[in-house]
Amino acid sequence: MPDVSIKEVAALAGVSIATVSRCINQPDKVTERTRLKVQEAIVQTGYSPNTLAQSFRRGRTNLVMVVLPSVGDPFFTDVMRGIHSAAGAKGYSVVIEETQFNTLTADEIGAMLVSRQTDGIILLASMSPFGTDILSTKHRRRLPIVIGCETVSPELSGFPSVHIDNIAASKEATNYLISRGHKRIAMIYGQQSSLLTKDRELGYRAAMHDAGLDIEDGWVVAGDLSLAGAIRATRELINHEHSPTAIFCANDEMAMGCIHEIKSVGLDVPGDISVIGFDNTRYAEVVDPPLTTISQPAEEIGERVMYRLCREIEEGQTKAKEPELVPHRLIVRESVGEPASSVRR
Amino acid sequence: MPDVSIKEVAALAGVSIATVSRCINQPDKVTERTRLKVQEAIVQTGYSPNTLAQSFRRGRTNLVMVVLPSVGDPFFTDVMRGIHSAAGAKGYSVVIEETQFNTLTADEIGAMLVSRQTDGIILLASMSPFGTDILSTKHRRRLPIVIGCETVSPELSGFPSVHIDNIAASKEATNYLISRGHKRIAMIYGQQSSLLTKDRELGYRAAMHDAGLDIEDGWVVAGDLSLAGAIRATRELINHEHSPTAIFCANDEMAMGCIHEIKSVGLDVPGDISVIGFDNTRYAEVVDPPLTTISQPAEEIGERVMYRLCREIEEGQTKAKEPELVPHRLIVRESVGEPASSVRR
DNA sequence: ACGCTGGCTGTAAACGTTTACACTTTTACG
DNA sequence: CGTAAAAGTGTAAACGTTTACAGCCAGCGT
Repeated sequence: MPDVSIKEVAALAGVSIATVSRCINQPDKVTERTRLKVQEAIVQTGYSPNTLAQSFRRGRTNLVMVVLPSVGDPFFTDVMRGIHSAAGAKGYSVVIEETQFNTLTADEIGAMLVSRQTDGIILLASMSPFGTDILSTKHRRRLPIVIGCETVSPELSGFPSVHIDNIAASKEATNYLISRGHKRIAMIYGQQSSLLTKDRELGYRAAMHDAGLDIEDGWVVAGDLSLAGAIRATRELINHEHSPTAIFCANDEMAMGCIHEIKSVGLDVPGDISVIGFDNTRYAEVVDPPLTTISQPAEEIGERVMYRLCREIEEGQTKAKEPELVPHRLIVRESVGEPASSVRR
Repeated sequence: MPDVSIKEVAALAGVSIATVSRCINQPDKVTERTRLKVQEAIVQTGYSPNTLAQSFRRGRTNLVMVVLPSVGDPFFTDVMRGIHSAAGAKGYSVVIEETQFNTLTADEIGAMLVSRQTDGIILLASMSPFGTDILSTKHRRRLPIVIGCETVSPELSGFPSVHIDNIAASKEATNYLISRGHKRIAMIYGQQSSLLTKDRELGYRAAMHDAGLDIEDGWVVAGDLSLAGAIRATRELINHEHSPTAIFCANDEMAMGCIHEIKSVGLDVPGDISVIGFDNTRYAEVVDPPLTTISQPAEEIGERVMYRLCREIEEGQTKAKEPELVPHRLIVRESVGEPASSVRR
């Protein structure tokens, strides 16, 4: 019995297909007696509704798309876990698009939306060209979009978002380094295009400025949010003529690369150089030395972003556009110490 | 212009909807002149085909489901990257289901299949109950399923698969430890249910047996493939009355937890205890000490598994059922040394 | 007993495609 | 130039649901 449709069920139960449909979708509109009859016929035939037909008819796929920079990053993994669990609870499935490696263009995403392949989109990666593009395109339909983690760029400001206060958090991280006596503090940020890491850089610069500390040329370097990028960046910092005593990395992944590189040139963390990360991934406490970092409630962000998207999908464009802010927290472990140079000099 | 269907295009171009459809799907069946007219109308109207209707009509979603134990594991991340890239090339999207955390039952997967939500399934997690269930269920349709990484359980032996020779690889890892002089070698494997880790255990036992070495009670312990599980397992091993001089971990994630735990009780790796991992994830060379491990071509596995699934979907049940074996390789780094005890004793 | 209400149920249309088939036009060839 | 074949196009059915609408029947009030 390869393909059993609603018709077979109806025939077997001796009712019309409409009644079968109602038994499934609005059981209260149907007599107890017929309901049972139909129920019986359903198990008899092994029927299960053709989701394709349902989606088509209802105009909904129950599929949402998540766009993120890198599925490999353990932070996003945690966010995804939150998204998944919320999605499961609401009956959605999730498809993932990664921007970093396959070159997924704004057009492709737009096409996906416009062809109604998914009911909504979660952006965990800010893509500046994307924002404007979507809005200006003539395919302008109501696009349920929610932004997570990322700070919202001006062009996307119409969309709801869930994230921490990246500027404040970075300030806090930097201030912690300052409070431990560091004065020569460098930063490894992510991609140029990412507003998120832009904000983290902003926070760092603000903290340095407020403390009256200088940021030398070459102390702020891009690390790509990846291990390899961080290793490259760290090498530059170590070779800098005024090398820093502390490095603020825009995520834990890069902090891991950074620590590795520092150690591999024979220096000590935090003895020679202190390192602070961002995200508090599960590796943070397993690294040697355990990583001082900023913790984001990744899973919670994922859940809230997904629930927000559900509201957007189900209730239509909602009014409240202010970003939902979630709390961050400084986690002190052992990768930050007093600067050696303060003794040396 | 919120919703433009093929009808509007047809009207504007002054042709029938069938012609429009043909212009899109079989351009060669259509005059150059009409093709251009229609093309023009398409951009005029901003039309794009309704994927839902297409899926419905064609009975295909161009969606495949990947079932894996943990999205967080960097090894699976690499496999996923391979899957994604192959999927992209073949016009498929990917939805992920994680077994470890949300309790996705065999029934749910079966339901998903039977309701034609996806065109096929890639199993990166062996689920013994699942296999039988799918096969015995009355919803028995042709299920395009391909198994990756995992060794294939007897019930699933009808399905194609792509993986390394886990037994041989584990033997190799164990033999390497033996060749470095270790005699007291323990193993941390994954879940009970996983055949994959079962095979790795088998390889380990075989190597030990072949070398005439004993495996004491309590030397083979489950670590759940996670950091936390490995930490627990390592603690047990360290406290064992005859604690091992080397530990073979069934994946790198656990090796990281293992090394962390060893160091945190004040012992040295590899000075006091050697550790060998499995998978060669990107963290392996960044860990301190850099991890000796078995490398699997994760991305290649992902690609091949996906291409295999495409064949399964497009050509129907294919004949060749023999597993595709891909090569593994021992990567020697610094987490394995000579046993200290051989000196001490 | 009759009509009315209200609750169930059935009929049929609709969703946007694709595609078999029939029809028309063009092309090729004798 | 006429015919046959080929190529292009249109018509309409089909995919499996959901749902507006109409019809039916039981039970109720009069």
